[in-house]
Amino acid sequence: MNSLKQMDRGALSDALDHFGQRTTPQRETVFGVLLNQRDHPTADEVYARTKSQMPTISMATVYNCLETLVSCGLVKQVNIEREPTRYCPNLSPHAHFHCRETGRVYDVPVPSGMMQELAGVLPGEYEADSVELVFRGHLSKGKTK
Amino acid sequence: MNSLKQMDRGALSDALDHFGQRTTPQRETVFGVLLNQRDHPTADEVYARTKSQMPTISMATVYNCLETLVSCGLVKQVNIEREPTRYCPNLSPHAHFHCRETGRVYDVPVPSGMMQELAGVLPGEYEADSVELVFRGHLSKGKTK
DNA sequence: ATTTGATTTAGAATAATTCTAAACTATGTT
DNA sequence: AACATAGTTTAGAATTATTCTAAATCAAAT
Ligand SMILES: [Mn+2]
Ligand SMILES: [Mn+2]
Ligand SMILES: [Zn+2]
Ligand SMILES: [Zn+2]
Repeated sequence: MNSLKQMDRGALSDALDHFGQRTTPQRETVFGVLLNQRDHPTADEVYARTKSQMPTISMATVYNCLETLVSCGLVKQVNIEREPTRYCPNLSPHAHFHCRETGRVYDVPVPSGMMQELAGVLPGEYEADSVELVFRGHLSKGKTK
Repeated sequence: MNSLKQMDRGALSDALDHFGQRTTPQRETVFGVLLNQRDHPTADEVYARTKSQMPTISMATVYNCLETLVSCGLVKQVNIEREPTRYCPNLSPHAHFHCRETGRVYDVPVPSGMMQELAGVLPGEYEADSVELVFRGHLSKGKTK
């Protein structure tokens, strides 16, 4: 399975439209790859996955599409230390957990009350429009989910 | 003013000793640069500042010293988006605020209770040994501190 | 059909960081 | 003191994720 669900296809063209950008097969395929396997892939990984569905796509296009999706607000970049940028289509407020052992990155839902509280630690003159929360450690048990 | 205070010199050699590393003039100078101007400089900036006190130091040595200080736990790396790594000698629990307008990075103290609460959002199987919190936005007023 | 501008593409360029290998320095031993 | 050893510094090369460039392709509008 790989093609975009109707809902996601709609969200994609709405967002692209809104920023005066075209809906293209490359953008649809890259977006589908991100929605389909939500493991915070790097550009390289997105390239490999997209190429398996669309063998002619280039790395440059993957970077272009990812940048477009980010600038339209459909995808977030996740930077952890100096590692290659990862991409996350989860738009709900969440933190990331980076496992030192496997290198994998997991979404951790954050109650919106907590986000409020976080904003509260900022002195008055600081006006934040984004908050980024990253945990690092390891997962206990064989729980790899 | 630039030389290390006795307290800091002690902390430095203790930490280096503890990890079987030598106290060298380069390491002292780089550490002093970080303690002296706590604006989260990049390696380039640390290089420039250190060079003004020790004109023969090389970029490679600055990177080596910074890495040594980090591995001894005296300094933290601060990564924001894809920008060059910054270095922070503030060991108390704090968040960072990145001003989109000036590019500057500020320390924001975080009450330890808040850190507890943050750890609380993690499901049981996630064991975090570090938490990183970064705000992005802008500073109101001419308050450039 | 033609024009226009956006998009895709291959490959070159960039830039922060890491690596390499040689010179230098400090420390411990005879 | 001379020597051996291991750690450190250094210049420059290498690496690598990402961005840039310029040409080819595509799609909408006239
Ligand atoms: Mn990792
Ligand atoms: Mn910036
Ligand atoms: Zn995520
Ligand atoms: Zn800091």
